[in-house]
Amino acid sequence: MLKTRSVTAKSVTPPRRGRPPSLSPWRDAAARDAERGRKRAALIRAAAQAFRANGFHNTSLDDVAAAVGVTKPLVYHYVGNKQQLLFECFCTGVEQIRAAFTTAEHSGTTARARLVRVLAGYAEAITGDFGWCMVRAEDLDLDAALSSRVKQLKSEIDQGLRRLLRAGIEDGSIRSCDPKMTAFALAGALNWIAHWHRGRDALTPAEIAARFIDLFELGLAPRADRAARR
Amino acid sequence: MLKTRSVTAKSVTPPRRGRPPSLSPWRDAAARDAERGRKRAALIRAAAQAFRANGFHNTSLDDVAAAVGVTKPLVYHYVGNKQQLLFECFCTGVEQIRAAFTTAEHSGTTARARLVRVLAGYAEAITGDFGWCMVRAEDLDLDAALSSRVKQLKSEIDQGLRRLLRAGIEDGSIRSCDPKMTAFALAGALNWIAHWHRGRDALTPAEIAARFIDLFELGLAPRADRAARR
DNA sequence: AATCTAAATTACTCGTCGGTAATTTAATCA
DNA sequence: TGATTAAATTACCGACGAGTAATTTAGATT
Repeated sequence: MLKTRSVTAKSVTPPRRGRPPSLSPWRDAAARDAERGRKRAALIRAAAQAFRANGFHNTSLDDVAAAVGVTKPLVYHYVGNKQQLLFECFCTGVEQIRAAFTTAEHSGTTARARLVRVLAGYAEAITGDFGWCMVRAEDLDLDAALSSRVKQLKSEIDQGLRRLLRAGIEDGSIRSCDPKMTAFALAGALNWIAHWHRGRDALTPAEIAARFIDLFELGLAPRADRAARR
Repeated sequence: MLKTRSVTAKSVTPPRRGRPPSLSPWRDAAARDAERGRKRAALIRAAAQAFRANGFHNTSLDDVAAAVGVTKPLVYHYVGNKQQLLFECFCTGVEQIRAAFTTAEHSGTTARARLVRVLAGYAEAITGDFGWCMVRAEDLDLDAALSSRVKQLKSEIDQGLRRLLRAGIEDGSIRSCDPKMTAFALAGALNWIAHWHRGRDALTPAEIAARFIDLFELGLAPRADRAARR
């Protein structure tokens, strides 16, 4: 176990052997900080993987620590407690989705085109390491403070979707619909990916996103039907 | 607590006071069995509500027992253990969805119309007491035997959706699409309702279903666009 | 009335796991 | 080199909760 530990720690921390011993104390401190950040990130990622594999409550902090070859108290040294750990996983996932929003919003086409881009990025994020935590992080498992922050972050994403839908209705690229329910349906379909997608699936995230987008854009009804109905 | 218990127990068990003491021993035995079934069902429903309110792992069996005004060992008397309890909740929910399938399948219209009916029933089931358990019952929280039964039941529902989709493509009522991914998207959107729907929402389950179905049938793209694209 | 069975309770065990205090090892700095 | 701080460990506590054994209450059977 001890051996495993040191090995894993090294793999996380490349030795950077050939460098001058201390170029400047400042740069050294910065490097140490970065190192710390990297270890922390590795811990959070390992937690996310364990949570997805076994569920939050079936994963002990000993498990998480062991996954990176370390002991439990160190987890507390890098992250406050188990709730915090889950919260960090959640945030990391959310960050990816927010990134999808910001990149998509600056691609100045129609609102529907922007929405499609967001959905693709969303799907990509969900299939990543933090997708499961993002979807399943329950207010129920967090105390009041963290729970409300989670709710707020979720709400921001929801509002982002609704805003795009409204914009699309405005600019004519999206058919008139109830933005709230539509956003729920979109988010639900995408979030659900976290439940069934496992590592090596037949389709890549991009392919999955493409099928979903096809459904959401064109619907199930064939053309003829659609014309006849409205 | 004791007082609460007997009161609640009575409310579950109407006294049926004015009946002849023992019409036939057989009928009596049957009545007792029915009684037992009713109590068991009440326990399972209470568990489902508690699980939805606080999550499976944050709900102790003492909580569940207290919710019906009873003590923990009685839970073991009616249901094997905690896993079994979750499993029963799951099954009760699944049963509602299967019912939606069977009633819809015998309404001999187009496959798309049948699918729409299934989706409506599905939504109704999800918003019910057992919706949350059905969606969140994790293989992770169940041992091998129950886990595989859960997977099988889920798979049956999935296959049912795919079959309807294929039938619709066949009879021309549904546009050509990937049945697997489409079924995942539909199920995901519907399952997700369990995450945000809380008791008194603005919309009734039927209304929610209607909006979802509208989206799934017609898609987001306006007519003009659609014609231009294909 | 006596007996037998089911329903329900009290009081307990025992494992697990989140969290912490005390200590050691390694790195940084003056 | 000696002192200071961060990184990491060992060894522990306390609580909670699933599950059980032993016991009591009540209902049905004869």
